[in-house]
Amino acid sequence: MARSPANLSYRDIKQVVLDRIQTGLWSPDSILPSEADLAVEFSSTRTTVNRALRELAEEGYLERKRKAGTRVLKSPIRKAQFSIPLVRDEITATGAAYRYSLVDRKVQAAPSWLAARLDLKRGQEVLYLRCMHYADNAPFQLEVRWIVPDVLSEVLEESFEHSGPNDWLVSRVPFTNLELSFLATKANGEIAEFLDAPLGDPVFTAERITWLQGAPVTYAKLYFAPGYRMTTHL
Amino acid sequence: MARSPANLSYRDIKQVVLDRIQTGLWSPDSILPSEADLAVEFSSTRTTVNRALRELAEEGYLERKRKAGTRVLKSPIRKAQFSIPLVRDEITATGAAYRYSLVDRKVQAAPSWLAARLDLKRGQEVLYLRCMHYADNAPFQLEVRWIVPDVLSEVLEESFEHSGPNDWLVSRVPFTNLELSFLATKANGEIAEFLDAPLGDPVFTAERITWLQGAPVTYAKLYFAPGYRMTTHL
DNA sequence: TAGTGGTCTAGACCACCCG
DNA sequence: GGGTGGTCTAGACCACTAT
Repeated sequence: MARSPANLSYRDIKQVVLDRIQTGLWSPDSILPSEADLAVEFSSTRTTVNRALRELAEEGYLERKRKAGTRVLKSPIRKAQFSIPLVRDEITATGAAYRYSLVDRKVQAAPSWLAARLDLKRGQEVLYLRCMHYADNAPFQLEVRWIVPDVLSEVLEESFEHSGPNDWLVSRVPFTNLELSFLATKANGEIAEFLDAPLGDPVFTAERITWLQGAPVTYAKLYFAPGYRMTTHL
Repeated sequence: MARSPANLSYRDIKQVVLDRIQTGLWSPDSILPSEADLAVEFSSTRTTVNRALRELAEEGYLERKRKAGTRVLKSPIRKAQFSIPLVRDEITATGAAYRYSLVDRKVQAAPSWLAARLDLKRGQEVLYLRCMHYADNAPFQLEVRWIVPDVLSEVLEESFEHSGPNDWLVSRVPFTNLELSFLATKANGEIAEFLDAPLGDPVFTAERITWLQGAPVTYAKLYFAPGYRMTTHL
């Protein structure tokens, strides 16, 4: 049999369903026809309809329950996705030249606040690093990072003179768990100097903690130069 | 035939594959066996293996290309997902009592910066709102919002005395497009007063623009009380 | 051009849970 | 209890692209 041109893919079905939601034909809180019915309407199979509806549910448009059926959500629980790119990529993506510089590097006992935060043993040795990332030679980000060498003893042999710990880590550590926060902090003397920002000015800051199978790997604080915004479209 | 306990679901397969990645058995940049081979190994079908790998790819662990095969990504492009909850939900979720208060409400010609940003006609009338959200009577968020009544003429009849525009909007407008930014701003006099923050202190700020099928619907700026952080786990 | 993933079909059994 | 979604199977054709 010739493939009729009306043969709908799961993408097509997604689009049709989305249109019906967005034009209000299927209004918030209403129940969609069952997969079986839709399969008939679209001359498709339940498997294909299922994939379309499942993805729309993942994207936050629908809620699905056995027996109860598929319901249009009132407020799409749309999820903002931030890709957490490597600084280098973030900079070169804008066409600017990326430059890295190591500021500080030492092995020290974990400060007590860090030990508490990461659940480290008292006196646990950690690698402390400060680095600067520049975009076209303008300050872009100050990175302050502690690395726990427990799982990663090789890290102590890295100088990080010429490339940042981020690059090194991501290609080596398949982290299993991540906590990421965004906040606004006040530029203290050092931060202000490194970022070339007025003292006391607001600085957009990211805090990142990474674990590998339950064991803390690294804690990083990223201070962005004035004017930075983290943006997403969806 | 009895279901053998070794019968693997796509979830099981995901977990096994993830383990092999995280233990380094399949290291970054390496190529996985083909779906067909894996189906044999797991005594499953290609369809099921496909779903497992497809989801791992969506989650940022793998990259898949026809003919090239499935490759383990060096740096998991893990996506941070922020759910953009309604303020009310965010507050009540902590167990605190939510209180809303309308500060300002007027219809005005769109300020020129807003007109430019949203691509409005010159002199286009918009609804301007300022509201406060409190958690246990402590300032939580100052919301400054403009709504374009083009698509939503009913909005002009809403007083927003007792509930915020956010609630009203989400249950009415199936927005098609959203731009969300996070930044750090400096508390000016008004913001400082409303949020009970020291003048000049950093304020974590979200900016949100929403469109409905290409037409701008609303622009909002959300100023959070000092100490706020936006956190995600993955 | 051959191998790999992308997708669809047709059918089946099952788990859940609303009425 | 029965309807709905969740998932698996077995097989097929197709689209892309590395080599």
